[in-house]
Amino acid sequence: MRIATWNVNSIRARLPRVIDWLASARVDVLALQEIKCRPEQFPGAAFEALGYHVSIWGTNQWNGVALITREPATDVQAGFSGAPAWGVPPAVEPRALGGTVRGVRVWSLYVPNGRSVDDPHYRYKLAWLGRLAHEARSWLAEDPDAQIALVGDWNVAPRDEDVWDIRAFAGETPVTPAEREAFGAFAAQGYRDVVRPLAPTGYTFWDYKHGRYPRDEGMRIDFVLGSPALAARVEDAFIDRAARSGDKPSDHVPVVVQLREEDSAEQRDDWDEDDRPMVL
DNA sequence: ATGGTCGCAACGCGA
Repeated sequence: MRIATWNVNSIRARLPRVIDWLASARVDVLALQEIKCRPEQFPGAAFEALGYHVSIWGTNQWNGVALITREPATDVQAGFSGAPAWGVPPAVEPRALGGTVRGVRVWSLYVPNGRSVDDPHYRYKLAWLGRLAHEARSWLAEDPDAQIALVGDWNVAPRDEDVWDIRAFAGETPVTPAEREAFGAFAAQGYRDVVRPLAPTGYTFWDYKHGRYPRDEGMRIDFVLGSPALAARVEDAFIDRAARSGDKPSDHVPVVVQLREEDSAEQRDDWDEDDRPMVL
């Protein structure tokens, strides 16, 4: 089973690239962020033509999230209980969409952008992460064997090496100790970054401004956090940095995780060494 | 190259 996350910065502006990518990546679940459209504007037919099902959350042009799934997702839920109700305009809840596919609960997350530490959005971001962590803890308390993937744009760079020059970010988002502590709370509960061990270097975002991408001045802020039972199934991970090149790219690239099949009788041989790189 | 980010119900604002 293959799960991917991608902040596409407008699904309508990105549709040809996303469809091309999906046709070659053979993912079972693609979590999208920043679809920048209302549900009725989402170009669902293009995905359905590839055999995918679409679940969407979006209430305005910003920050919408979606789940594109090979099989219909069950228990689709927008947001989590306890999400802060006091969003700072134009911050809009819930920026989270959960669905279950083949026994795996996947949450497509767009963690609020904190802007700067003296901005109300910063406090809001920390509160939002805190509520999500609280909720995620309860999911594992209820079922320690639950297979849960928390995927998306976390807007946090957990380590100094996750930005191109830590000196340029002194005292700023997304590298403040409070943000890193909020992100680290998930690991403390057992949700692990399942990509870094298999893709130890590389960014997931390069700002459009200032020619950041040609100079590889990026940030690693898109993550897949897996519950213990999910992490135990991870056999490979891939950051598709090539998606940042070419015509009309998003400023983020897809992050992909491959899970072992639970029943070896159902092993599919779609992840041979010959397959790498998995996205052509 | 007299410009140098991109997206959006948009000529300002969010990322």
